[in-house]
Amino acid sequence: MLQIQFIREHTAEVIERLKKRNIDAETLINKALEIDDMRKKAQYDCDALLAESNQLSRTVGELMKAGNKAEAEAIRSRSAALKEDIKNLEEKVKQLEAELQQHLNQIPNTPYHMVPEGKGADDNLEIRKGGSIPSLPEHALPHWELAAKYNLIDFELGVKITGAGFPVYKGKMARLQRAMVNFLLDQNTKAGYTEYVPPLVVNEASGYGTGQLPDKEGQMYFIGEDNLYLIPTSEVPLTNFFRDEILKAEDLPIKLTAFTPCFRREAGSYGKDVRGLNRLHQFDKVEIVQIAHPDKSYQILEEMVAHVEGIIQLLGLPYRILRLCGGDMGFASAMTYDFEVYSAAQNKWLEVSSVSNFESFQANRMKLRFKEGNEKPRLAHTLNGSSLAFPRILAALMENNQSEQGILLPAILQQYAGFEYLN
RNA sequence: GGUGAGGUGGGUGAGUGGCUGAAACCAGCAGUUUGCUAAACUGCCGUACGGGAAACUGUACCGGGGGUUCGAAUCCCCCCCUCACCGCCA
Repeated sequence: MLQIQFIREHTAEVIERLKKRNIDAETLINKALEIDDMRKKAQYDCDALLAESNQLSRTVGELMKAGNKAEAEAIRSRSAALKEDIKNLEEKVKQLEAELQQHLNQIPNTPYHMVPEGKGADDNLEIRKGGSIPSLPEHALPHWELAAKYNLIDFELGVKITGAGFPVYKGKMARLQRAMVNFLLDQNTKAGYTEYVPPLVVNEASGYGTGQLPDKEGQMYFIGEDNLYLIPTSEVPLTNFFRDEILKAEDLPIKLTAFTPCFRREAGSYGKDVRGLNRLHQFDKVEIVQIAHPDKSYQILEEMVAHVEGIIQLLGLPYRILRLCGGDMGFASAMTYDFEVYSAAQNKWLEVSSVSNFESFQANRMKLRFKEGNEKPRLAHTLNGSSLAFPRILAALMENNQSEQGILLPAILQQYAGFEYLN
């Protein structure tokens, strides 16, 4: 959520930045300011009445103590008469505050100046490419056929016990994933991230803090009985560690990493996009999160991108890095880089990581602040990225590295897995 | 799930109707003293939303919501959470 105070002080800039999202920013922002003006007016009136009431009450106390009962009675009834007006005004203030909040919840984050203009995925800006796309033989198989051929993944079994989008990994594939967890967490720990094992379900306040709630309820599995949500990414618990906290400036940046399964309902997905491992309801992911000083967050974003890139290079996969355009960015992000790896048998790029700077958008929702010496608390910046999401990495590895003997693992994963080929 | 105790500022912890936005101590900040370190002393030190050029000032907040009262951290009701013991259980 954007800060109303910031909107008020930088109206033109906010509108200009929001235009990249191809929305009617002017109307949205002016409406917010309009509601806020009414809110301020109502609060001012309300405060004045409350001040008067407080003053009268104090007088009553003094008169009572002095034994001047008659006068105390008179003032008491005057004070009582104020009550109705106060109640009405308080209600009005509350209502306007709620209205403002609701309106602000609809305004997405302001894109950073480096974010390219554009409407959709075709307008994303390719920053760089790496690795080389293998030329596969004629009979090369897509990963779901390789999975069947080598008995690595049982999609039907998942359907039987749960439903579509919940694959069962078997044998060497299961062991490979265990190896991936260790490999990825080791990489992150080496880069200074502290490892955590967070809860896989979160409460409503956490869902709101990182921006999944309200409006995106439909994306998360919800346990109604206990009012809890299955996490769609460990970004949610990790970032919410710091909800309602005031950190010390010298403690920044805070760097965290975690491996967790992720749960997504993916309502509305269909067709070849969901084939095999391309899109699942449950998948594993290692995440990195940073809580940063506002002056450093963009430098940190680049560092995170370089870190993820290094990991993909270790895996030897052909990749490209895209800077998302305004029309393709998530609601809460100010700038996002997507990493895609090329899956050579499907002939398509698969998104395996998304690294974003949310600036103070999430921090404002969760009141995540920091303090520098005796200065007033300021909102921190939050960033996160996948390093990495497993299924599409596996899909690309399988397709790109297929051979007569089976699927050859990259050297680094051989060390962790203890075998050379998936076969 | 049952019973009991409790939730106060960064921390510990006083406070049972007006003199309390909140004692005291610790931590933190600024200064004095000091050869250095340490110690001592003095002052400052919650958050949010308003008004004001500023000095300053209004209001709200003692887990959350509602109520009683001229007046609530303090009394009443509901909810949430924590702790202890019991029960159940990987």
